Amino acid sequence: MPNDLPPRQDNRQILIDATLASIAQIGLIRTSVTEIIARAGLSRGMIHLHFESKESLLAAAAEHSYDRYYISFEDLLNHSKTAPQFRIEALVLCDLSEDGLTEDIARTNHEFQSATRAFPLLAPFSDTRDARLRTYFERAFEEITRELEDPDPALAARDLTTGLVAMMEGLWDDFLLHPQDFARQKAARIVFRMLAGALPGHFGLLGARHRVA
Amino acid sequence: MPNDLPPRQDNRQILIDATLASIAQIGLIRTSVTEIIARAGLSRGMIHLHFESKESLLAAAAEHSYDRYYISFEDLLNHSKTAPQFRIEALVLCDLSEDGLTEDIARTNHEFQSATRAFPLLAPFSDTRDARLRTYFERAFEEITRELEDPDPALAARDLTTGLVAMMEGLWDDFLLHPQDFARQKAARIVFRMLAGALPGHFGLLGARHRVA
Amino acid sequence: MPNDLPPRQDNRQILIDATLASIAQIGLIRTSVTEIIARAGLSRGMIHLHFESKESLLAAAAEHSYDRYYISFEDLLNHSKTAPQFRIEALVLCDLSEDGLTEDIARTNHEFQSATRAFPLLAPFSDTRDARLRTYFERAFEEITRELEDPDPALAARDLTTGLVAMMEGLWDDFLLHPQDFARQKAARIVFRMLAGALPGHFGLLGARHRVA
Amino acid sequence: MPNDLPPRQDNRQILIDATLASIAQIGLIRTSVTEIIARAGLSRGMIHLHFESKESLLAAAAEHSYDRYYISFEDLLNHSKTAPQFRIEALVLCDLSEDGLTEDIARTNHEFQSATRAFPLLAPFSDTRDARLRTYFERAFEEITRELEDPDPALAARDLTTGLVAMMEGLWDDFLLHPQDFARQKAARIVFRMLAGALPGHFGLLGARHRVA
DNA sequence: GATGAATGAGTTTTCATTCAT
DNA sequence: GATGAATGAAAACTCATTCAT
Repeated sequence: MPNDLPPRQDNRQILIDATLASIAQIGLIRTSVTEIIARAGLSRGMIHLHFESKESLLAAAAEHSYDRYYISFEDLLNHSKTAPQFRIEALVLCDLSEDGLTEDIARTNHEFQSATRAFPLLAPFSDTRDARLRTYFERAFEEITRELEDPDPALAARDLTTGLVAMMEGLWDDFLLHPQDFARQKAARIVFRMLAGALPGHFGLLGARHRVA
Repeated sequence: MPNDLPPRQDNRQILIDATLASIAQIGLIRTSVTEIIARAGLSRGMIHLHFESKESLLAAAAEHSYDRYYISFEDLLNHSKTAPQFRIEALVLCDLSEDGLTEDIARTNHEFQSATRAFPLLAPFSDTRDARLRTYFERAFEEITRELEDPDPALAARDLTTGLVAMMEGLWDDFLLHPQDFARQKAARIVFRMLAGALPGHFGLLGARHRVA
Repeated sequence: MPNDLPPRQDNRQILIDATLASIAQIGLIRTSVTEIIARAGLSRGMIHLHFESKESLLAAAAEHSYDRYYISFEDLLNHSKTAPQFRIEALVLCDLSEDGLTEDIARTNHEFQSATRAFPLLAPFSDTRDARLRTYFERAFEEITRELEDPDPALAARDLTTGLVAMMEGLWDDFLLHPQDFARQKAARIVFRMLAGALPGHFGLLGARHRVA
Repeated sequence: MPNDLPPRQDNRQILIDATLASIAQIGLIRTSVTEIIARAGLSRGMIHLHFESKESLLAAAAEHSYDRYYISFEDLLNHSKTAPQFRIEALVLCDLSEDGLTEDIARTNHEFQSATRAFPLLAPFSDTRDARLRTYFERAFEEITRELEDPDPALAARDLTTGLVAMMEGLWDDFLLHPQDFARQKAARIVFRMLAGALPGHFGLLGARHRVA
């Protein structure tokens, strides 16, 4: 029994993808229902069939966007049981790589963040990126600060995390303002320069250092 | 003969202020002409009397917002002919102080940045903060790197600037996400920790170091 | 199974009719979107659902107006394979008849003509009436001028056409200025008087002459 | 005692001229108060200082427009005490000359005519051109029809006048639709062809005939 | 589940007119 | 007489949402 029609539930995803594409390309302000259905090639009523409202579609899109972003290095983190400085290095490089940092992802991320005021439903997702990154980094940093016998290893780890996440965030903003001029290698070098200053035993100017046993 | 009427020319500024307040409080998406005139207590036609269009008013508001922001440390920079590390320190502290970093300023700044796609007239102001900060920092850093006889002082200064500006930008984003939790002192400490790592002769964990002659 | 709902697709036509009625009665200048939907008994958004803009609705109305006008004598011309002077006579009489020349049609026509400056989309329809009338008349006249062995039958036919069309146009203007005083029979008599002077073998004071074989 | 200020009453005329220019160039619909004062180089309040309202300014402009038009051949008619066919000939030629029929005059005339519905104050001027032309022509025609011992010279004169005025009006419309293609000589030829048919003793194909005593 | 015509509140903008100076 | 900032009603248009099919 052949089925020529597309699987019904897929339309939900098509709408989400169209929404993300529109936000990335023309901005959230200009992303109207009309714009979304035009991109999705679906009917007008579709949105309110699969979602309670446009805002709820936006929330679903935000959720999908963050999920999509994390899938890339979820694997990376689960599988690398290596030394903390290498996990940090991997994460930084991934977050600045051509897969991790695309104009679409950065733009969408930024748009969702400023739309939180206007669309309360988006709030739960507004600092997701932040929160997860923090957790990953903080654990790794604490391993290092404990090892270094820092007087307050938890505090030191938190500060290092805040600084690193802030810098990553700022580099993304920089990338958005000047996508053409942005050099991924240079960005990574700048991050490592900072880490090398703070944790010279674990980071050098070009990345994580191999610790001698 | 007293004059009870409000000074007419000021209405332009009242509109700009109302616009900035609205953007800061309810976001640019919800900032309609109706909202602006309600806040300003002025008539509908006023906007198109003083500005070509709503977008043009937004542009004027963006310009005013950036100007207002810079006035605070323009003075600071003009008067401090001290050592570069102190100028950097002053700027960092100012940018994180209660005057330099308010929720209104940070929010407005962020909103204008993401609205550039939808409102082309805003483009000229989108990276103004960035550009001016960069210039100030870069000059100071280069004084230091030259003094340190860095093999490529200009490159080093540029990298340090990019890193510092990115971190400041990221800290602002952090502040916006959690205004309640944000600790200005802690933020400054984190910045100085990074600078101390990169330029240990000029910065300590708590700020700029006095150089011994 | 009765259907009490109005046929939906017809709303497009209802809007066009309401537009034409409004133009005829209160003039194009006063024909606002609000006026049109009030006459049509439809909702505001309707206009931009069926037409790109108000101007585009005006263009559709202009097109419909001209089409409607021509339908009346399209038949007449297709079926009358008679002598050219009778075809001319029929057209003139039709154009001045109570069906061909109504206050609505004449008024609408006139309004559309002067609105061409303000609404470029109307341009394609501004001289349609003219052009079609010319073609019909010119062919008939040329049959006559050839038969009369005029030295330049094409030129003579063109001049006669220009004169006749101008006079018909002028009589319509006259009708619009003084609809009460306008006498259709008198108008026809005046036209035939002119034709009788120019082509005495084919026209008399009261219309086309039967040519003796 | 020198006076550097322009004579006050002139501003009234400047406004009228600016209004006529605007109507001719961009059409009455687009002729706003803002447009008029921009062209006049005068202040906004000026209009309501010299005129009761915009509509009243339009009426004054209409009046001036017709007056201006008639001044050209008022002289012509007062001074030519020649035979009626020459007076008619002169009037026709004048009405189609480069001075009598300009794009500005024809356009303005046409605009005022269709604006009568929207602006009642314009009504008194809407058929002025018509009425004056009729009077001039009718007198001349009646001299001819009396001389020809027409059974009803007044009726014949009236019909000839209606036909001629209609044709002139239609030719103006033609001119407006295709200003580039319009040939004044050809237009005159067409008129005379009609007159020659109706009054062969007084008009030839190229104009009025000299009557032999 | 799917469609898209229909709705009307809401948007930005234009406009003739007013009036304090 | 002259100015032009100010007004607010009304203009054209956009939009998320509804609902009969």
